[in-house]
Amino acid sequence: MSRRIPHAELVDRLVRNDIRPSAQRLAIAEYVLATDEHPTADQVFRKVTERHPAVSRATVYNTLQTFVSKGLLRALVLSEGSVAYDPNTERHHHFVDDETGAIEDIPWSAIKVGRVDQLPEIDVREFSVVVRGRRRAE
Amino acid sequence: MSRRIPHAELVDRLVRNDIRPSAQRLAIAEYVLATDEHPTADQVFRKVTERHPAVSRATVYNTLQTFVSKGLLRALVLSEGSVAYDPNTERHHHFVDDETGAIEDIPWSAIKVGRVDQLPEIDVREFSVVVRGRRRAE
DNA sequence: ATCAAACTTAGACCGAGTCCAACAAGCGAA
DNA sequence: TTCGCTTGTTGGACTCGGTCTAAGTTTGAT
Repeated sequence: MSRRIPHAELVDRLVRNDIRPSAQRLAIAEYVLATDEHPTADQVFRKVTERHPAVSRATVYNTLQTFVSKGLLRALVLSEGSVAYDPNTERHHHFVDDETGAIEDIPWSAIKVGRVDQLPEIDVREFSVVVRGRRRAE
Repeated sequence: MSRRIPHAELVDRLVRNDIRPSAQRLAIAEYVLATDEHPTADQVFRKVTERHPAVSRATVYNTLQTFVSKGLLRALVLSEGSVAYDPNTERHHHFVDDETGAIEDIPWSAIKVGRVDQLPEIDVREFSVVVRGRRRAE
C-alpha cells in the first residue's frame, strides 16, 4: 500500500488547508499523508530523515501538530507509549493487534454502535470502537 | 467516592490472585484498588509515597504490572501521554473529557455495539467504545 | 531592498518509564 | 535453627519520546 502522492497534489492539499508548503513540510507530508502504518511522531522523524537528513526533530513534531490542527491527520492515543498518526481522517474504528501492536483501520460501517448521543451529561464530540485481539490465521 | 477497603480484604484479594501480600503491595493496592481516578503509574507512585515514602518507583511500576497480569487492574491507553490504570475490571466503556483529560467509566449497558465478533480476519479479545467530548453543563 | 512574520535548527532539557546490580525477606528442607 | 533458593525491593543510572529555547533562515508584503 501507501501509494505515492504526486508533488503537485501534496502542495495543493497543504495550501488548501492553510499550510505553507515549505520543503520540510512537503517532505513530511510525502510520507505521513500516504502511509497506512499509523506511525508515531518519532517513526515519522526517522523515516523522513532517511531521505532528508537535515530536517530537525522539532520541525517534525511541530509539523505533525500543525497537520492535526488543520485536519490533515488524526492523532490516535491507542498504542502503548506514544501517540500515533493516522492520515485517514474519515470516521473509522481501530483494531490493535495484540501480537505486533500494529494499528489498523476498521471501516465505520463494519460495526454498529447505538445510543452514544443519548448519553446524559455528555456532549459527544466523537467516539469510536477500539478492538483488540489478533489477526486470524488464514 | 473511593471507599476505604479494609486491610483484611486487601490481603485476601491479593492472595486469591496469587500475589504475595507484601507491605509495599498492600500500600499500593490500598490506593489503586479503591480509587476511581484512573491514575497513571506516576500518579500512583506519588500518592503512595505520600504515606509510605520508602516505596520505590520501580516497585510501584512492577506492582502495577503484576496487578494487571493477575487481573486486579486494567491498563488503559486512552489518555494523552501515559497509561492509566482502572480498578474496574468489568466490561465498560470510557469517556474522556476534552477539557480536563479525565477518564470516566460508562456502564456497558449504556451503549449497544453490534457485529464486532463477526469481523472477518480478527480474533477479538476485547473491545470497547471510547467517547470524547465534554460534560454537559447541568 | 527592507522588514516583520513565519519557519527551521541544534541542542539543552524534561518527565515517564525501564534496567540493573545489590540488598532484604520469605520459605521450604534438613 | 540455619542454610540456601526464590521472590521482592531499592535507588540510581539510563533510555526515549517529546518540548522548549535562542538563534538563524526564509518568505512575502510593501
